[in-house]
Amino acid sequence: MSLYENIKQKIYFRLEEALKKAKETGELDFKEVPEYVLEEPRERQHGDLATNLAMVLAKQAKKAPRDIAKVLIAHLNTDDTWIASSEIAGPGFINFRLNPGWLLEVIPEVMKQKERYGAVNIGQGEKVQVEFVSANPTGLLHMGNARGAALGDSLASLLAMAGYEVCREFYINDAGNQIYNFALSLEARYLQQLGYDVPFPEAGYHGEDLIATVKRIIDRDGDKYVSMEEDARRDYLVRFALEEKIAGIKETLEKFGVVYDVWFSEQSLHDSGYVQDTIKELEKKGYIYEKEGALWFKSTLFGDEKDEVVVRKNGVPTYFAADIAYHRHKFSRGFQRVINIWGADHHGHVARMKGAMQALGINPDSLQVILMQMVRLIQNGEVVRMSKRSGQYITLEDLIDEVGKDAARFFFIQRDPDSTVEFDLDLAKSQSADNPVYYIQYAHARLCSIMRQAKEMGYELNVEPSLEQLRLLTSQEERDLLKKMADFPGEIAVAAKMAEPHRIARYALDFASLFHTFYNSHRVLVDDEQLRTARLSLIISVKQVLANAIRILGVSAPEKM
RNA sequence: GCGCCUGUAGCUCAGCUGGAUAGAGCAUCUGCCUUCUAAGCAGGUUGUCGGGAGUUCGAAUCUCUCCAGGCGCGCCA
Repeated sequence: MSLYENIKQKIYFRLEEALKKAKETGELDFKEVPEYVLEEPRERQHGDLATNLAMVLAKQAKKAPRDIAKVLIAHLNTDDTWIASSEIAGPGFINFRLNPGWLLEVIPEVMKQKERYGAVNIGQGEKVQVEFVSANPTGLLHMGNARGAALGDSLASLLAMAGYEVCREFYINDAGNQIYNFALSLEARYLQQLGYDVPFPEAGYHGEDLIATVKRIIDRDGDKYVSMEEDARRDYLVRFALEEKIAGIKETLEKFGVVYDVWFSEQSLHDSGYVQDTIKELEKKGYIYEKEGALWFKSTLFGDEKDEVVVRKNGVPTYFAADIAYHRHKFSRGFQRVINIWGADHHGHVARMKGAMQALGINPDSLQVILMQMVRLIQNGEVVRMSKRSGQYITLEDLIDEVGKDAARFFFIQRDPDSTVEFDLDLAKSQSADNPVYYIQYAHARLCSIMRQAKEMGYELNVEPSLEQLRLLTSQEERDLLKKMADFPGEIAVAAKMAEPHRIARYALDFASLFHTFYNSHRVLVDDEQLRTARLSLIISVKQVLANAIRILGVSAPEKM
């Protein structure tokens, strides 16, 4: 438990004690203690911690909140809590001012835990899988995938920091109709490149990248597939293209700072018979019926708007069937919690997938789907429709090249998944130097610079500050930094619990700002050895905490800028 | 038509398990480099929190309704 949580815990306990005593003496009458909070007030003048306990109790106790507060304070034992003073404020808040000493403990704590500082254990080693991006391997990664990549990767890092055992997974849609279309498109491009006048399939993939792929096939194998039988030809072309596409996707994601633990093939589920087996399992449990020659899953039993086809009239299982099998497979691998990051356009899929899990006897709540809203790409002031089929899109590769990995990742992580984001590439390019990520990185570089100079001046960086030295950190700027560092584990806990990595982006930004303020008002490398040691220990800690936050965002922490 | 998401400063967005005076970046204006990185700091300007009604001691936050935008409602994925 973090220092901060420790203190809060104790005060909570003492508040409960005070309530009990007040009830015993008959000063307060209530049946049940309602939900109340003990939190840091927004306004500094309202103290370090505040509780609304007296206000939420007003109804039951039939007393004015301020009077209740008075009684509570009278009975509150503040020994050993760091509480320096308690006062009643506003409509009935109880504000506590803490003895500043508690904050000093944060520095030794950070120095001890180093890159682990901030880690909490709300996950308790639970196995959780985060599946994200899972883009079709028929084309290149686009802006929506970029958002998913940034979000999913940061969420995974965040959960790892919160005590979960995390697995990052990419589901490869290497089966089904789209692959057939892909094959037809490849075939047409192949023949066209070799001078044959063949039409391009209407539903084909128009991307330029397909032509490049086909050219490489020709470089390697020439026209040997022209005379081949249709099926075999398509099979060769697809196999070559898929391998190349997936390798490319992997490479691009790695450039974006995302490394997966597992790449899971949809085709493998068909090959192993797992899809069929899953359908049979559902059938056995009575959730499948036949209508108009197709097999349907009774998803309406689970709140879906209508039932869904799992096996087509032609005998081919649908994508949905494979996806059910895939999710069943996930849970069979021992994940207690499975998180999917999907685009909002897949939202209709959520209810039936959860329903399918329930039908299979899996707790649907252990599957969590995070929907992220669309990325609207703006160019020349107009919305550009992105589509793989039309071949018109800005790729993740373009984004990394033109905007930069750090700026791009931060742009996405900063935002709540629920908000539709507008991405104006021209603006992003011209403003990439204004991206707030540099503000954070600059703080880190400055911290490193101070430490470099301290070293040059022959100062010890392995400081172990004494309490007397730490007590010299009395300025508002120093206290704000200490406070923010003490908050970090709590921020991790909340962000992980809510699966909201964008909170960490906000934290890093606020923290960097506090540091810049400090930097401009105090010098670290002063002549006074005592103060210098104290401040050095402070900035060593600040750098550590900042680096820990940045690491979760998947952004680099440069030593120089 | 039904379902989900969104509407907060000129722009891009935080804040939304209700809390005391609604925030940040960009833009704009004024100061600050003989001292550890000015990619920085300090300060000024900027709001019918889409409209309305309700619940509450208290609403940007919860409920209802209306308006506007996005997405979905395939034997596509």
